[in-house]
Formats: sequence, C-alpha cells, structure tokens
Amino acid sequence: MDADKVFKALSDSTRRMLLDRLYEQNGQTLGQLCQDVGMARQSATQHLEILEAANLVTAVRRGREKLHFINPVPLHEVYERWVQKFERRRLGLLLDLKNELEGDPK
Amino acid sequence: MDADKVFKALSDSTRRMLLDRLYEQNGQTLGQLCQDVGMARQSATQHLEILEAANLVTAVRRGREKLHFINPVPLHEVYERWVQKFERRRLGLLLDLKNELEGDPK
DNA sequence: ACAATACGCAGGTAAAAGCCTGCATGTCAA
DNA sequence: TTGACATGCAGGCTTTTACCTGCGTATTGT
Repeated sequence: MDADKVFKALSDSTRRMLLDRLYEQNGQTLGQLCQDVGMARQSATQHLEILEAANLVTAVRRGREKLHFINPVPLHEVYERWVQKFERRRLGLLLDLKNELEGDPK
Repeated sequence: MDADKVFKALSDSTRRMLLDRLYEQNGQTLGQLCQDVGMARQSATQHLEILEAANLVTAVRRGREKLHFINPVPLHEVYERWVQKFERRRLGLLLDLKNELEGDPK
C-alpha cells in the first residue's frame, strides 16, 4: 500500500463524495459519476484518476464506457496500520494528556 | 470531526512520522519533535500546528516548553465513518468487480 | 455512413501547501 | 540580572493541487 497516495486521495472532499456515491451504487460509469459534482467533467475525471492511482477505485472499460468499482483493500490496510495501532492504546494515550493537565508527575 | 482537516493532516508523510514518534513517546516537546525531521524547526512546527488543528495532537504549555500528546479520538472517528462502513460490505464490493471482470451480467 | 455519445489528451491559471530565513518574545538557571 | 534556551511571528519563494477550456479519438445506434 502506498500510504501517501491513499491519504492524499482521501484528503479531498470531492473524492470522498465520489467514493460514497460508488458505495451507494458500485460500477458506475464516468459520465454518471461526473454528474452533479458541481464541476467540469474533466475535473471530476482527474479526481477519479487519483482514486485509481491510490487503488481505492478500479476501472474497467466496456465498449466506450468506463465502469468504476470500489476497492476496499486500501481502506482495510489504512485501518490495520493507522487505526488499530492507536486504538489498542487509546485509553492510555488519553490518560497521558489527562495526567499532564492535572499536573501529575509521570 | 472535521474529516477534511483530519485527512489533510494525515496526507503528509512528515506529519504521519510525527504521529508515529509521539506514539513511541507521548508528551514530547516541540524541540524534541523538530529534531531529525530533515527540515527547519519552523517547518516542523507548521506541521504540528496542522496536526493540532485537526485535533490529532493536543499541545500543553509547561513553562517555556510545549508538550504534545496524541489524541486518538479523530482516528477512531475516521474508522467509524470511513473504514467500518466499507468493511461491512468488503467482500460484496470485491465481488462486484470480479463479476464485471468475468463478464457476468448482473 | 454519420451523427450522437463517452471518453482521453494537452495545455493554462489561481490558490494552497510546504519549505525557508530573520527577528521577537517569554522563561529559566546561575 | 543576564545569557542561554524554547518557542512564536512575519514574510517570501517554489511546487503542487484543483479547476478550467478546447480539441481529438473511439464506439454505438440508426
């Protein structure tokens, strides 16, 4: 997983919206996804290219259409690397701050 | 949670490294965190400000020092909103693509 | 064949991000 | 009190990002 590409891809609200749309209906075409995004087709296309580069979306050509599918694997890996790790020590991390705020020595 | 700020904060490798460092040792000072990042102190400071603005890090002043603590809450919320959701349908989403690749009609 | 459809390619612009240097301020310890 | 230390503030530079417009190519249905 290229963490940089994945997080950068997720760092834009338009792209997160596109993912949500694909979640609602997987396998949409470029044209469908470019509708109602409030920007030119080419702009939305560029966002989808970034999602593809991050492997969050996989596109398949069928005739003159391009179908888009969510790839949930990178999100799973983000969870394993970035959330689970911090989750395990979640309460402990919060306690560090609490103790400092209360002036407790370590 | 401000998803935009959180994802943007996580989209830079320097900032992810800073989080990892804080995970190793919570409560470090600005000076400590600015060491060995391969950039000027002020640059690292700006990264920490972004992490603070995203609530991923909470800073506390103690005398002339500024101590930094991880706040695991935003990461937890990212998980709930962005990972868990896709995780539930993970296999189904992958199947959509597999079927399309194999030319199966829906 | 040909017109409509779905998409790709190639720039161009403005704003944001990331990095820097220089100087100012506040705190501690001797 | 005064020098060393830890951090804050301000501005400038360069690259990246997000958006656009205009035109080219491939596919489809009639």
